[in-house]
Amino acid sequence: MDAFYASAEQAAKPSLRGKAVVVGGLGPRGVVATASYEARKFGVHSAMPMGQARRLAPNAAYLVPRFRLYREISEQVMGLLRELSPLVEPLSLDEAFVDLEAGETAWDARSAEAVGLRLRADIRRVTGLSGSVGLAVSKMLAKIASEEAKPDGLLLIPQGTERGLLGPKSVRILPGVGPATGDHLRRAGINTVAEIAEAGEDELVRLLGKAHGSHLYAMALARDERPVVAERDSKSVSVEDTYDVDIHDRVRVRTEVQRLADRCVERLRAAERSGRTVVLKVRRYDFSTLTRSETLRGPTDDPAVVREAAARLLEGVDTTGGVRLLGVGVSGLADFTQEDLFAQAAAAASEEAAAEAVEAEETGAPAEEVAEEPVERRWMAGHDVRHAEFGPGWVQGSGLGRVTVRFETPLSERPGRVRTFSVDDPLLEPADPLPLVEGLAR
DNA sequence: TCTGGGGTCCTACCTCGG
DNA sequence: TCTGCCGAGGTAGGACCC
Repeated sequence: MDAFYASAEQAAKPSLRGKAVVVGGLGPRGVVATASYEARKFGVHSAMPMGQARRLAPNAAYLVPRFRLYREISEQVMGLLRELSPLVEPLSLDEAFVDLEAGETAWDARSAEAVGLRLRADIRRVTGLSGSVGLAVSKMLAKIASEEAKPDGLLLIPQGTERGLLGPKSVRILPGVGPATGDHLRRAGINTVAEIAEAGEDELVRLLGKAHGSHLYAMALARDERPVVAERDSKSVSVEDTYDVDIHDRVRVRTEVQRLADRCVERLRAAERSGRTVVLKVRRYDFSTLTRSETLRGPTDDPAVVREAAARLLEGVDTTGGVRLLGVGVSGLADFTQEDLFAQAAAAASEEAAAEAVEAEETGAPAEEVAEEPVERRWMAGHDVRHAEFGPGWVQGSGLGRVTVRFETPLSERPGRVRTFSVDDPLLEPADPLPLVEGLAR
């Protein structure tokens, strides 16, 4: 999908179509998740600090991500892909590999191109959004083709032309070559894919290590035999929070770690998994990041066990000077728990914890908000609302006790009117996202 | 300018047991 | 009994991806 989050927001909000839209964290330490192509013209791109984006594109619309909406659209698109083949490998919400041969929907370049064209039309019909298609004989090449096809295009790399096409391009075009590897190669005088091939496998392994070196050399020769894998079990579950202001108080740090451990276990349980290794992540005031981990005797999904392990790990970490980020994760995932293997000794305790998790889930609020009294309703930029008198709209901004709403829906033909309310206006309520396309209920 | 969140994979180093 | 080798598993950190 092209500039996925930003495109979804433009489809949902007619007044933003054709405008610069930036989706990401809006706090003082937020970064850009996705920028619309209009915003990219100003130099805004993913992973850029929000402050910098605002300086480059002060008139853009800045919105927080709405993952529920994106997940729904993603499911629609993945459904279309599964009609083409049983072998669909999602990479993220907006990207997937499809083995067309396995689905017997394409057998040569011509049939593949026809499938690609039809798919793009179907995606537009069902979601109202544009997607790009890359067609090639391997995953690596298909990915490169789809990147080159963006936005709103289709590119087929004919068999036999791969090396000629890749050769003159920058090493950065190869998946797995980021800033660090790119720099490393540049210092060794290697700037293009052809130069990787010329350098030879031994030199690549010497520069980058066995696995990375061999893999990169193979890719430079356009060799990639990796199959499309439909079902892939996740290997870890983690949650982390970056704080607007560094935390110095050790007691508060402990509390936050406990909170994160609970949230992590909630996610673990929702996935019906358990885990054996608990990982604590701490990013300090100077951005130095360290992790500490502890492997238990068996997998667990008991919040108390994960909380205690995380607390033990924290005791070994110096947080004087302040922390900007804390995280808790669990890896070594399994489908059963250590507790299952023994008698029901801890049954009462874990049932209680499960009840708590369900309660938190039912309120739809993060754990931290469950425990506290509601103070003031928060209106997040970009979120859908409904006003008893004016109908459906979305939050354009809020602050100083006021919230500004634009009243329009995905199907509005013209940008809607803007009105401002008090943040505690009883006629204003949060609302679910509306369908982006007419007649297609989600 | 000042750097998110949720993942995966790889490497280096250490310890332990055979 | 001591020493070295080797593999497995644990731990920490780094790079990368979307």
